[in-house]
Amino acid sequence: MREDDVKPDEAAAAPRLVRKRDSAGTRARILNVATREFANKGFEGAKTDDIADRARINKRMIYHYFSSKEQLYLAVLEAVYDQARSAEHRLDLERLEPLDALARFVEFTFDSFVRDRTFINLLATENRQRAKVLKKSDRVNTMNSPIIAAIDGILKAGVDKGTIRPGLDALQLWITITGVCYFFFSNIYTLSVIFDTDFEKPDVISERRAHVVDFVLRGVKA
Amino acid sequence: MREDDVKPDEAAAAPRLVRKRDSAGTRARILNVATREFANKGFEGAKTDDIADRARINKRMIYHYFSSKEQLYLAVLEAVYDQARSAEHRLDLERLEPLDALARFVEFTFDSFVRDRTFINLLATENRQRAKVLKKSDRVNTMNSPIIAAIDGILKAGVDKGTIRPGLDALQLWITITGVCYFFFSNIYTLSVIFDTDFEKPDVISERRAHVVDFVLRGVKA
Amino acid sequence: MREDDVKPDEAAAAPRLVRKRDSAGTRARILNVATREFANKGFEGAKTDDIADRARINKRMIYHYFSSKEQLYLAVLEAVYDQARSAEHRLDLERLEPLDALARFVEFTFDSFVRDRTFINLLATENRQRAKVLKKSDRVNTMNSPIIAAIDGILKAGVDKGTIRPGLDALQLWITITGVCYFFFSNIYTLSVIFDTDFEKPDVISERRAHVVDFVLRGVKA
Amino acid sequence: MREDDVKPDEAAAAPRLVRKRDSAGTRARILNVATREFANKGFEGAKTDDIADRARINKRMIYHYFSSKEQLYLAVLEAVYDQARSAEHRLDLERLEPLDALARFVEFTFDSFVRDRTFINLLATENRQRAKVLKKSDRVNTMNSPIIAAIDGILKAGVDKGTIRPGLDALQLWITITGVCYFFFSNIYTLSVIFDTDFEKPDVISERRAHVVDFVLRGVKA
DNA sequence: AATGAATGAGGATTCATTCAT
DNA sequence: AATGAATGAATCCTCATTCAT
Repeated sequence: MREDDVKPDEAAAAPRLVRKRDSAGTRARILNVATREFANKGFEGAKTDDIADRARINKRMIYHYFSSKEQLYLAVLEAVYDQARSAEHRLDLERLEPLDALARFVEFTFDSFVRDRTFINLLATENRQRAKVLKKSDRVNTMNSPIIAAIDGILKAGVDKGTIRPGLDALQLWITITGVCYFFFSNIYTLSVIFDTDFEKPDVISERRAHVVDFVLRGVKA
Repeated sequence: MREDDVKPDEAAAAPRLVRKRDSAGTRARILNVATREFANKGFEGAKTDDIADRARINKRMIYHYFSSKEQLYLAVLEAVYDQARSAEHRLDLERLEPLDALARFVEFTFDSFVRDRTFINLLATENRQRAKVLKKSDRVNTMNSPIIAAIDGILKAGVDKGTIRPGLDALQLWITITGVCYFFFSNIYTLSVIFDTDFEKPDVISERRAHVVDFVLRGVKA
Repeated sequence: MREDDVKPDEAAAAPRLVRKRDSAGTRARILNVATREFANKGFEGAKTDDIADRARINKRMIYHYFSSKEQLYLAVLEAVYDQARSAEHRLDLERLEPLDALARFVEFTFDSFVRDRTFINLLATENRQRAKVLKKSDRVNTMNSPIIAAIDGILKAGVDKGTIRPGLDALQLWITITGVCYFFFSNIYTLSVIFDTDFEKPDVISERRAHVVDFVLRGVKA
Repeated sequence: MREDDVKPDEAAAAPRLVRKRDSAGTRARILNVATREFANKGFEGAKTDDIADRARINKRMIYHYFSSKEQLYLAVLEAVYDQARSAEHRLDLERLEPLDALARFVEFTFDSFVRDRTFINLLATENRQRAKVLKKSDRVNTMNSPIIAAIDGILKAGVDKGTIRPGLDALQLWITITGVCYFFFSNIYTLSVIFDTDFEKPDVISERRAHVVDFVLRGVKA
C-alpha cells in the first residue's frame, strides 16, 4: 500500500553543488519538503529518509535542525498556521460593506482550499491524533483570535446598518463558514467515489462555490 | 510517538477458553477491533499485531478472513458506510413537514457525530490517501443516493407548499448540512487548541447544535 | 521473488463434485501435484497450501496420507526414481549390438530429459540439501544397479567382439553418459543467459544430441 | 527440516569491537557469508537473519548495501561468475600442445569442483528458478566467451597439427567437458545414496578424474 | 555544517501443522 | 474420509535515530 510518490522537488534540487554550509537554506528546504510529505502521507506515513532524499540533504541534518520527526512536524504545523493567519490578515475586510465583507471572506476561505489542500491534510492528521503535537506548541494558540474579532466587527456593523440579522455569534459563524467550505475539500476523494462523480472538475467546484456564498449570505441577512 | 492506547475490549475479552471454532464470531471480532484501531490510529498507525491481541485471536486469522491489512481496512470502511446508510434509512423523513424534516436531518447528522467519531476518523484517513482503497470497493459507490433522493423530495414538497425557497440543489444542500456539522467534529481537537477552549463540553456542543439548525433553516426558508 | 505460477491442473480439476471418499484418487492427485510443485519450486519453495489448492483437496489430507511435507517429498522422490528405473527396464538393450545398445542408451537418456525435467529439478533440490531426505528412504538405494549391470554386460560383449575398447568401467561410463546429457538440461537456463542463446530451441537441442552420441561412441570404440 | 548449520565464520568473527565504520569490509563480509548461505540453502532456504548474524553485522546493513535479498543474491552470482572467469583466465592454455591444453582444461575444471562446490550449488538454485535473477544482470552475459574462443583456438591448432580430429565444435566440447565433470559433483549426494557408496572419498574422486580425462581425450583425438 | 555507516525494535505477512467436527 | 478453523514461530523488510568523522 504505497502512496503516489511525490515528484522530486525542483526548487530543492537546484543548488546542489554550489550550496555549501547554507544554514538557512538547508533548514528551509527541509521544512518545505516535510510540509509536503506530512500533508501527503500523514505523520506516520511520512518517512524521514524520504524527506532527506527529496530535500537533498543528509538525514542527519533533520536532527540537527529539528531534533526529531515530531518536532519537525510541529514546525510544519506552526509554519502553516502562520501562513494561514497572515493571508487572513491581508484580506483587509474592514473597509467593505458588512455583507460584502462576509462574501469576500467566504470566497477567500473557499479559494484558499482550491489552491492548496496542504493545510487540510495536516489538520486531518493532527486531529486523528487528537492534536497531541499541536498542544505542545507555545506559539499556536490564540493565533486565530484576530479573524474572530474581525468577523465580530463585521457582524456588529451589519446589525447597526440593518443588513445583518442580530443574534449571530462570530465564532459560530466562523466555524460554519469554514466548515461549509472545508468539508467539500477535506472529503473530496471519498465524496467523488460515493457519488460517482469527479468533484475536482472546475465547473463542479465553481458550482459549489456559488452555492456556499449564496447559502451563507442567506443565513446571515437581516 | 505512540497514540493513547485504546482500552482492552470488554466485549471481546469474555469467552476466552470457551469459544472454539466460531467462524462468524472470530470474523466479527476482528472487524470490530479493526474498526476502532483504524479510526484511532489511521491506516499506517494501526498495527495488525495490536488488532490481533485486542481481538484475542491469532494474528494469522486476520489473513485467513481478510487476506491483508488493506482488505481488512476496506471491509471496515464498507461496514461503516453500511451502518451510516441504514441509520439514514431509519430516519423516515418523508412523513414530516418539509422544514421539520430538514431540521430533523440536521439534528440527526449532528447527533450522529456526537455519539461516535469513528466514521469521521476513517474518512480522514481515507481522504488523506485519496480514497485509494475505497475506490477498490465495488459495493460502496451510489450507496448515498437514497438520502439525496430523500432530500430532493423534501425540497420539492417545501417549494410546492411555499415553505422552502426554490433553486436549491439537493446534493449541494446535503454537502452543506453535512459539512456544517462535520467540520466542528472532525477538527474539534485543533479548534480546541487554537481557540483555547474545550469544544467537547456538553454546553459548547449544544450551543453549536442550536446554531447549526438555525443557520440551515434560515438558508433554506422561502 | 515469486516463481512463475504453475497453471491449475486440468487432470486434477475434473471430478470436483462427483468424487467422494476416493482414497486412492485423492492420494494420487496429491502426489501428482506435489511432484510438480517440488520440481518447480524446490522443497522450501513448495507450499502445502498451494499443493492442497491445486490438488483440490483439503490441506488436512496431505497429513492424512503423508504425515508431513517431508514425507510427501520423499514419496515424490521414490515415485520418480521408480518411474526412471522402469523406463530403463523397458529399454531392453541386451538384444542389440554393443555399440548400438550404447548409442540407444545415450539417446534414451538424452531424450528422457527433453521430455521432462522433473527428475532433474528434484535431484537438484535433493542434492542441495545433501540427500538428507533420500537417505531416509529404505526403498531407493541399489535401485540403479540393474542399469549398471546392463552396461557392464554390453561392455563385456563389445570387448569380446572387438568393437569396444577394454578397460572401461560400467559405473564410470554410466556417470559419464548421464552427465554429458544431464548438464545441458540441468543448467539450460543459466547457459542460455551466459551464452546469450536460447538453448531450448529444437535445432539447438538436436545439434547437442548428435554431438553427445558421437562423442560417447568415439570414447568407447576399440 | 533444518539444514546442518554452517559453522560460525572465523574470518568474519575476529574484529568485533575494533571495527567501526568500515564500509568496504562490511559489504565484503556480507557478500562472503551470503555466498555460503545461498550455496548451502538455496535462495528460499537462506535467511537474511542468519546472514546478518554470521556476518556479525546489523541486519539493516544488508538492505543498506544490497537493497533486497534478491539483489544480494544477484551480487553473489555475479561475484562467483567473476571468480570462475578469472580462474579460467589464469589457465594460460595457449602455450601448451593442443592435447595437453585440453587435458589441462579438463583437469582444471574437475579440480575446481573438488575444491569448492559453491558455484554448483548456486547454479542449481538459479536453474530451478529458471535463471530468473541472473537474467536481470547486465554484467554476466557473454562472460564465458573467452573460454570458448580459447578452446576453439586449441581445436584449430590440433586439427592443423593432426593431433585432434576435425569437425568438433568448441561450444559443444566445452559443454561436454564441463558436464562430464559437473554432474558427478552436482549429484554426488544422491549418487552416493543410490549406489550405496561414498563418492566423496579421495580415491573414488581420483578414479573418476582419471576416467574423465581419458574419456575426453579419446573422444577428441584424431 | 555536513556526511555515510550503523543500530534495535518492530511491522506485515507466511507457513507447516494440529484441532474439532 | 474429509473439512475449515486455529496456531506460533519465523521471515523479509522498514524506520527513527545515533555514531564517528
